[in-house]
Amino acid sequence: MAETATILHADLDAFYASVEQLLDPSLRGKPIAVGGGVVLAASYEAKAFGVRGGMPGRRARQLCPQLRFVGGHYREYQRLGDQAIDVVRDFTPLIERISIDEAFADVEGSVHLFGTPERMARQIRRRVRDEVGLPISVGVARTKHLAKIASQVAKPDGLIVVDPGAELEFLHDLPVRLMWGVGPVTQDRLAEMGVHTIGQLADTPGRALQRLLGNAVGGKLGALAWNRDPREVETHHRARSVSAQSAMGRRPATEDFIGPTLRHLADRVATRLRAKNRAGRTITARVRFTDLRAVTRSITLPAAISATVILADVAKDLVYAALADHPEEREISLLAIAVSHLEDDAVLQLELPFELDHEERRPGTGKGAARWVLDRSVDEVREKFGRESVGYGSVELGERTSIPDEFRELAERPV
DNA sequence: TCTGGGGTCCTAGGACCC
DNA sequence: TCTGGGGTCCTAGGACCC
Repeated sequence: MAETATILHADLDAFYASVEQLLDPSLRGKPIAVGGGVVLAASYEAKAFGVRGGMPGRRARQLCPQLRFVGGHYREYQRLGDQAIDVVRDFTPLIERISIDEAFADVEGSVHLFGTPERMARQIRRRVRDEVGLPISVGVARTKHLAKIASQVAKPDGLIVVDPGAELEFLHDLPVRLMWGVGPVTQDRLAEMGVHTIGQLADTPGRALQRLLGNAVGGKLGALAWNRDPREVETHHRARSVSAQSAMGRRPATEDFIGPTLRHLADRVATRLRAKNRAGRTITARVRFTDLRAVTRSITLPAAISATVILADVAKDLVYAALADHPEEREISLLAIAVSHLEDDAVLQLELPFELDHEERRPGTGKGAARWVLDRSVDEVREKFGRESVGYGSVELGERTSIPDEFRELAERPV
């Protein structure tokens, strides 16, 4: 057992809320929430009242009447998140960033430079506090999964090092919910078996877990419970899909609303694809009804696309197919478009061998190619004059999009 | 109690091929 | 004539992550 605890998981605490408290000192020590209709992040003072991320704003106000809703400094979130992760990067280039506010690091090769992983973790925490101004928790362990659990347990503003010899002891009494991959549903299923802690999980036969949870989840949990999960930090991986969605409260399922919304969503997705010379073969549209049930329709095309109008057209067909299967639904609450089966080199589109336009069937000469060329010129104009200079659906929608683009970009992962 | 947005992975059934 | 097995791809839904 030569393996040592050299994987770090660094996770900024209550990130958006902490940034707001950093920018406005009068908010420090007070219960605040970032968001509006839904809580995107809650300060620890708010969490003490039971306020949680993802919670409807109304519910949060009930739990904590003095709760203050703040936010809007999206650019600062990005900047400060980057700055904090860059501190970690000073200790190793082996960084796997999972989101704006957390990252794994493999510091095995840095020990001779900076000392023990624990020492590095302490320095990271101090420097992020001093140089960025934000609290960050760090877990150190032999594997990614363990390090992640350790950082969760360390919160808020803490550090936990799990020595390889103390892993089982550390995990034994922790709730299964702390494990990556165990959400509310799996937690309930395990509870029905009388399994509440990771220790109890480790005592459960792997076969029973797989029967109850399926091969993937059951096998994974078994592997983790016995400490056999992988430790590789992946420094770069490519996106497997690109998507955009728009929640709309309650809207009639009519063309005057669906058409512009889909063009707007297709524009966002296709622009991101083209920016990285990528295109996708599988188009998925999602429609959510007012009772929050959602249906999806997808199609896999013979060739990859990244042209905005084609994507919008395909998505529209899919949305209407979904609506046709649910004629009783007169209103919708969300539309989404996703593109997957991504391929490189969208230039191939110029020789697009198929056509979605019924009037054009000859290879490579149809509107598909023409539209792609048009899109590229739109992209260029936007690069020079800003995104608002040329619009698809957003103009028609009259800027009714509730979430600012700056916020959307925080959630986007590199294509 | 009715809630955003961007993602990943898994499962199950059916079509199709050999 | 209605019978086996295996592999791959597609589609729809779902759980989960931040």
